[in-house]
Amino acid sequence: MAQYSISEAARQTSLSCHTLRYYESAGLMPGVSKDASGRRIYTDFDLKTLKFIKVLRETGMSIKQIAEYGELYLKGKKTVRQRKDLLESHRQKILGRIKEHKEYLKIIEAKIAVTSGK
Amino acid sequence: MAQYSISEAARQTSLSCHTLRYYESAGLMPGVSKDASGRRIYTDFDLKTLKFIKVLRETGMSIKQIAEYGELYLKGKKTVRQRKDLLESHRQKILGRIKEHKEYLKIIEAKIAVTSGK
DNA sequence: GCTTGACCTAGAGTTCACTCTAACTTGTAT
DNA sequence: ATACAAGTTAGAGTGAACTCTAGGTCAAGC
Repeated sequence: MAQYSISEAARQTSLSCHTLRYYESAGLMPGVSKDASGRRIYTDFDLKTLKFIKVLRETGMSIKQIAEYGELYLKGKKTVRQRKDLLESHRQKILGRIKEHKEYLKIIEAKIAVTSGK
Repeated sequence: MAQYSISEAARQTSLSCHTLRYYESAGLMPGVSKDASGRRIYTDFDLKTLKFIKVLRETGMSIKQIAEYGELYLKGKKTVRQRKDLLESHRQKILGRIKEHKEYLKIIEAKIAVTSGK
């Protein structure tokens, strides 16, 4: 199983080293291991997790909520239902936001039309 | 032409009085007039403007950019082109964001599917 | 004439999500 | 041995967009 330094993980996720440490301190990445001299070691699984965290962030989930999701994950199988519900409700939010944005688009397009016409 | 107090304007736009004053101080609403004793008077046009500002905000345009748009507006007809371009580029951003969000949705839906299966 | 409520300004405080700094340690190259 | 690059921590700083506070004004009702 491949291992990556923090800067390599940063490169592969397009996050900064600062942000990776911040995410860890905020409880988003509870399971990152360290080598003998205290340096972080990222696994392929960690990178996948980070990429998923990025998706959640870019769709507007807060750090706090992602941390809650992480905690549920650590509690194991018995939280599967809760995690699924959490993702499902986030999915609904995204769907709602897409719908909203399509409506806003129409308003902006109408304004563009009026503006051109002037 | 109807006139509205700040609290009435707040009610109609679902913004707070604080936010209305803040928007004004940030240069988003350069033309709000005041009565003899210094109180703000909002016109129907002002309310329309505020509602459009809300659309821009909720689609992620920054306060700074909206202020720029407002300044262009104050400069009159000669800035029509610039304003149209600004809105058009914002439109492109929204379209991009909708597209992105649809991709993220797929990733989240895949995760939901895996989570259920466990 | 005095209280009440809605308004005013200037400026301080809050929250979020980073982002950076300072001071220190460690492993590798010369 | 020594310099250097890359890592570590704790904690401070940043920028955006509000949100609130303090202290004051003003018109209307009792």
